[in-house]
Amino acid sequence: MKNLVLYNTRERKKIPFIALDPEQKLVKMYTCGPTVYNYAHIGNLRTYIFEDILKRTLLFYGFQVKHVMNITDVGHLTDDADRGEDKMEKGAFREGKSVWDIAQRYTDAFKQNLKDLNILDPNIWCKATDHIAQQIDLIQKLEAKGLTYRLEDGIYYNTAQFPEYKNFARLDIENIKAGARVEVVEGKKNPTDFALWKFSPKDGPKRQMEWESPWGIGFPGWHIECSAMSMHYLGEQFDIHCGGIDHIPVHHTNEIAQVEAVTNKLWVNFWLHGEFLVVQASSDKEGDTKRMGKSEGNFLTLEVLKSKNYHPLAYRYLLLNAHYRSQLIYTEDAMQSAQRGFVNFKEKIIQLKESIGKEKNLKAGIHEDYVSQFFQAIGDDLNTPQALAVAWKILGDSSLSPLEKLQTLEKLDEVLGLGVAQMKAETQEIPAEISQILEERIHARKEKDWKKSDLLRDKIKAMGYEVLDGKDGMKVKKIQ
RNA sequence: GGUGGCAUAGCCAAGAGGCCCAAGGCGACGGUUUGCAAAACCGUUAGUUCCUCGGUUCAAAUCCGAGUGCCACCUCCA
Repeated sequence: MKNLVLYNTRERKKIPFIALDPEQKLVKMYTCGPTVYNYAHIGNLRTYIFEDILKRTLLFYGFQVKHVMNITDVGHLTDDADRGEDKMEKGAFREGKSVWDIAQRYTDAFKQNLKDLNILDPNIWCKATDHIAQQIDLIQKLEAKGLTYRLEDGIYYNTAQFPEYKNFARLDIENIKAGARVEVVEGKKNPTDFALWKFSPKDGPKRQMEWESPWGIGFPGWHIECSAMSMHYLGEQFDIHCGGIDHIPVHHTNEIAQVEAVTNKLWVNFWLHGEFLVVQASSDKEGDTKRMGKSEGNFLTLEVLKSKNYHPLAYRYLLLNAHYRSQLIYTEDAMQSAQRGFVNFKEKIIQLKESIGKEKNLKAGIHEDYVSQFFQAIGDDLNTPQALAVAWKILGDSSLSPLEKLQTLEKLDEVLGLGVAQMKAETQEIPAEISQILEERIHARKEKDWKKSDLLRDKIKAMGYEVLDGKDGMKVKKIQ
């Protein structure tokens, strides 16, 4: 089988993937999950789809995957300088609900998104609030090593004590000092130091989420949960850790500092990061794009896409058409062309299924040559655009029987996740009025009254249905 | 200011030294079909060409240098 090569952020190059497990069977993978204080936007979802492709590829290669994803339901502050408001508490205030309700609501919404996008569920979901003990335990270990110090508002990690701190993100520590764009918390010893445990504020409203700790009542800092939970479920060393590209310089850097300073060994073998979805900032200026974000005012959710009649899997299809390490410019045009592409793909699959139903004794079997082409594409750092191209080539290859095509495509769909096996002609209710007009039209056509026939066709179209005249009569289809 | 990245057809987007006079999708155009359409099917669609200029090489979209434009991260956000 073709080697699986993945781009490892740790080394900044493509490296053949080898599982840590000596048996080469089990791959342990941790993916940073959402903070559930609002809906995920489609840019967030891009990362989860990339991770899903990665996981499905590993499965395709015959690995078993133990996949852990966290739900951050506590305690992130609104800026990186360990100041500002708590997003969860803020969201709760905004909606007049408890933080726990907010967390539940957006967790449910997130899981629905994953379902809509055919993203495989992780083996383990873990909530930050269910693992406070593990987080406190890890902070204590850091404390025992002399890596922490106390400030008025919390316990901080002294990054100067961990010389490898800058390595992962290739940070220029000197210039971070000079840059100082972040307002520094009073008393922090180094600009890169970060909070491990925050104390509940003495004044102001009581926090809804707070816990006892050896240092006082408060809540965990926002990097500690991933370190603590991933170790809890996957051990001190595991194979893969993923997230968005923005996690490299702060979040993942801090996670590494928290773990490797304690264990003194390499924590994660492969780090993979997904690039951003960016959106056109203004229609008249070419190349003027912005990341999608809550504060950019370009917040698009999957629900919005659905309300515009886009199929969630058409969004998946759009993403498959670009490599996960390139920025993808999201435009309405691109989304529409993805929708058409996906619908066309689906129609062709349905056609295949129909002809299989009609014809007997078709040649069966998975076409290994195409599968190997597919492996070559997907095994080269998840080249989904090329992998999709292979799928289209199969559809256009007249030397294959419909059954061979379908069986081969179903195999490839284990990775693509477009739902080939489930695709079927929508059995749609035709409204009675339309059936009536249809009857009229059949009559008109028998009498070769083309004028009337065309008129009725237009009428049906105006009602949102398309008339398809075929050899075996008339069909109508809802216009998508 | 620091760091990382991108520039390929009308649009989206692969390709990372010879398989490239450059994949695939969308669109457009032509044809078959049709009473006419639609749908379907077939075909065409980068015309020394891969932002510009220079270099390396027998050979460059692919490597190197310079320039131009753009994006992201370093600030809550994948």
